[in-house]
Amino acid sequence: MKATGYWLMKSEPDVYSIEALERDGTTSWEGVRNYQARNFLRDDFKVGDGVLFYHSSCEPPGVAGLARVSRAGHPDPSALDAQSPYFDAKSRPEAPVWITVEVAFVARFARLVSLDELRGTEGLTGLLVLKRGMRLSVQPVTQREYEIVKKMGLGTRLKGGPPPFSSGK
DNA sequence: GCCAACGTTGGC
DNA sequence: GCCAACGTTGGC
Repeated sequence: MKATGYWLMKSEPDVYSIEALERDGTTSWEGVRNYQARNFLRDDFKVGDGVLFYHSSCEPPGVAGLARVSRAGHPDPSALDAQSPYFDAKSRPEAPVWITVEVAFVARFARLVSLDELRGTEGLTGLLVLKRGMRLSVQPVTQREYEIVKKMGLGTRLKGGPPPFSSGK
């Protein structure tokens, strides 16, 4: 898998949702404890990269909005915090194992672009999230895939409703 | 709640 | 270094 400047990031909405990100503006994406995902965060995430914010373990799962990377990879403090559920004794201040990035809110989709919908869309068949057994919580997507999903999510505005896209900047 | 798929751990 | 056991993820 190769870095593309565009990502899909999974979050359980019960834990942290796109609504929470809209409220907070930015968030530190802590708690990733998978080496492959860690390597992406550490090596490939760049400020400005586009993020599809994916809601997992919910009904229905799907892309709920957009974010962008606002701070590149740096040591994940939650790994060093004995009180944190993400604490990991392997990680030490002088030799941090886990990495976090900061992401900023960009847009909340007016309607979730569901996993079913992704699956049925031409041009998205290569999405890793559609692959069986793919559990990576941080996945590269292509620019083209990002744009397709973005269009689907932002194009669902109800007539007369408020614009779903409030650009962060 | 089930369970397939996957990653990690630890005995050997 | 192998691999069985175990824990987790996440759609269904």
